[in-house]
Amino acid sequence: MSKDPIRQQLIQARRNQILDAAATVFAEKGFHRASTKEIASSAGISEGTIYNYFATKSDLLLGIMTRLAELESLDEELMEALQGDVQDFFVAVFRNRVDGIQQGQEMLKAILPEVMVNPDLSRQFTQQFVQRISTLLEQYVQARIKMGHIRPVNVPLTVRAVQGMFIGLIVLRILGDESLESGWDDVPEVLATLVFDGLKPEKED
Amino acid sequence: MSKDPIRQQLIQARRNQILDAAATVFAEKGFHRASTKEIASSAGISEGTIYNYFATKSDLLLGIMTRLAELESLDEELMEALQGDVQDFFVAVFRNRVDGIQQGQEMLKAILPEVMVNPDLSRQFTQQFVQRISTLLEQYVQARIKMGHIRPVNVPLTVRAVQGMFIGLIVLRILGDESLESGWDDVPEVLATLVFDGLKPEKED
Amino acid sequence: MSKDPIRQQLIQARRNQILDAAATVFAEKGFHRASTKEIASSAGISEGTIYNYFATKSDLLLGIMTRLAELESLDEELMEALQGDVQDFFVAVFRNRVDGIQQGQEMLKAILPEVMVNPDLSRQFTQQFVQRISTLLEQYVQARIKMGHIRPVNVPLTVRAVQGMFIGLIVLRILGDESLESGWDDVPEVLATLVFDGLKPEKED
Amino acid sequence: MSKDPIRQQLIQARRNQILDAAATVFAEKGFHRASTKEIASSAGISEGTIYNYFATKSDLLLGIMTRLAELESLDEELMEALQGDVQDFFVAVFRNRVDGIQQGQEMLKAILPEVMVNPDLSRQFTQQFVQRISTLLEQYVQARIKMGHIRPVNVPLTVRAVQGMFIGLIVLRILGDESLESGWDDVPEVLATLVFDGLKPEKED
DNA sequence: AATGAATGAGTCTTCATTCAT
DNA sequence: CATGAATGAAGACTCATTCAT
Repeated sequence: MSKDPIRQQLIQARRNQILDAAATVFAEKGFHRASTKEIASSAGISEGTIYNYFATKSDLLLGIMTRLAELESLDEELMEALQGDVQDFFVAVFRNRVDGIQQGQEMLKAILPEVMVNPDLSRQFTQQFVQRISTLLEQYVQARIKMGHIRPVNVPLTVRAVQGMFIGLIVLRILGDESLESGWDDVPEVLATLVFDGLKPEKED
Repeated sequence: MSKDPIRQQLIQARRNQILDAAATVFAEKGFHRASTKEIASSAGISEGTIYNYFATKSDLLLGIMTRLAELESLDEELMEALQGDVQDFFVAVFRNRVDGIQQGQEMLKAILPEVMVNPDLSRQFTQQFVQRISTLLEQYVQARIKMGHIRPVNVPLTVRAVQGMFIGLIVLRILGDESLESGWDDVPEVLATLVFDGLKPEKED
Repeated sequence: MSKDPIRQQLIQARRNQILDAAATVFAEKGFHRASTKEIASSAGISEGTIYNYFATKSDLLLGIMTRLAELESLDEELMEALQGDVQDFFVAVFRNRVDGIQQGQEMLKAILPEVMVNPDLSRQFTQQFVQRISTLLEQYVQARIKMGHIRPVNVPLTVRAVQGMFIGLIVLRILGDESLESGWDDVPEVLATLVFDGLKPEKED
Repeated sequence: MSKDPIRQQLIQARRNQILDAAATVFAEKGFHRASTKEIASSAGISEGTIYNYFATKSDLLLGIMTRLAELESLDEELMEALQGDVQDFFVAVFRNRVDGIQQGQEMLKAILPEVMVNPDLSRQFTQQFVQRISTLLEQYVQARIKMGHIRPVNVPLTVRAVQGMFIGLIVLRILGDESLESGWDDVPEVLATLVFDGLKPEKED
């Protein structure tokens, strides 16, 4: 009755312990093939305990997603890059994303397939991940176009293309693409150059 | 006695009827939440009949994938574009892909989530869809670099980035992105310009 | 309309063809694990045809049993032995049974397990196989006791014991007993001696 | 925390409760016609609970067999009879078997038909029931022959004949033979006399 | 008479969820 | 709070049987 703060911490710890186990098992077998029994034993607890912390198996996915969103510290690191050179900004964005993905890939593998199929998760995922970033990027691109640092382009579609590139690369990694596996560290620069310079050869004379 | 050819046709028709229904239901509810009973009733047949044409529920996914691959006529239309201007080629590729996706999106929504989670399907999907195109593109880009029509770049990663862009855009559409929904027709040009010209402003003086 | 006799023969031939296939498949997999589809293909006909000759799958078992009973020619050969020496009679009985079993073992394997579990078949089997012989034997033993050729014994139980010995030996063979497999030809004499002379050593002085 | 031993007992009790129900239903309808649903309701539990204690329906048969084997206390009681008079030994063996059968008949009815058809069970059954006893009997008969208490005979076949007699009598009882039903109590003596003395009349002069 | 596609009831088995201890 | 036994609804798949051709 009196230990509110400590209790809260314990609860959080237990929730995280469960979510870690769930993410691992989901990533390994997919949402549906993962049984609560396996999640429980992977977390070293009993099945019943899961239901003391989460109302339903689906809530585990929600929990994973929420934690993933909190883990996303896009803003802090990037806000400063907003001011500098455009190409540097893109490298920074891409590197930030690529690193984040590195971390969160297992979780993404755990949730993405189910997100694509479950409207509730769909909406939440879009809001927490896609829109937050697309808004930021759209504003950035818009501003830089005005400043003449970026060519005039269809801003929403261009931003979607860039975001899509990430999501697609994650999917390709999940599918086991070997070129990506081996060259993952070079991805940020390659993408930044591709997006900023394009494939067109330098016109010099 | 006279039915071999006719029978074959009937069998194909029935198979397609079943796969159509399966694709619809899978797209709607995902692979696991789709019950064979629902697929059957959506196809207007009985559950048992499904199993006269497919050994397992998973084979329905495989069948959908195979049919999708056959539907892919990438080659014919594009082979001619291989010769022309680079930017035109990209527009052609993108338009071809975007159109194909338009058609196959429902099927992709049906299979992609499960593909990401099932190693067998993963392999097959990669072979039938990803690798066929990546090989083609890598060769093209390589050749054009030699000809000076494309800047020297990390070919495999660049090609993955372009492919990833498509897959990612499909995923975003599946997630219900509205900018993509409304602007879908402009996607090919936007992508082609992005990839070929980059975001860098024209340097003119 | 006019070909009654020929038609009858064709029907009999087809029925036998089906029963042969059924007996084979039943013996191999047991009644329940044998599917009508497999029986049909093993007979080289279609599933539907089976049902032109037999109303139900169970009727195949009945058909096999009936045919087996007809095949039993116990009487003819043995009737003559009825008159001779007792020990010779037993050898004759046993040899007759052992030979019959040799032939019919596959069919017995096909039907016995199901017979034990299905009351209808049980009754029919008992009547056709067990009782016909037990009656014969009981009369014989009874008569010979009166003649002083056989010790006074509990006739019904003794006859059951002898019959049981056969059934049990078949079961043991079906279970794969190797001693029986290899020594099968000696069984008639061993049994006759056992039953007639017993294990008690000859009292001689 | 204190429940390991108690829990083990509860588990055993539940397992036995399930096996009892399964044996009853198997004996009544045979293995295949018995549904897990019926077994469950006959045990007064839910279908799912069965699978908390047995992995598959077949394991129920195995469980029944194992329990039956444990129930077999052949050895203890008989070991003493090994020393005494031969005819007494046979009476003891037969009585022991007949009593055991009385108890286990329902279980035998449950498993025997399926055992005859399933190679895995076949092997296990042979090892647990047939071979253990045949080995014992062969050694006994062999020894007694040397001592002159038993006539020289083909030991393996003779032993099989005796064992077969039992199995066959069980089968006949399962088939509903009435002479056996009513005279069951006399069976041991009749068998012992038959096997030891034979049918041959005493030669006296 | 023969076919074999269609049927759909029935089966075993899984698993998220509950609740008494 | 933790446990894990019990639940029972739901699902994929099988197969004897029917019937239009």
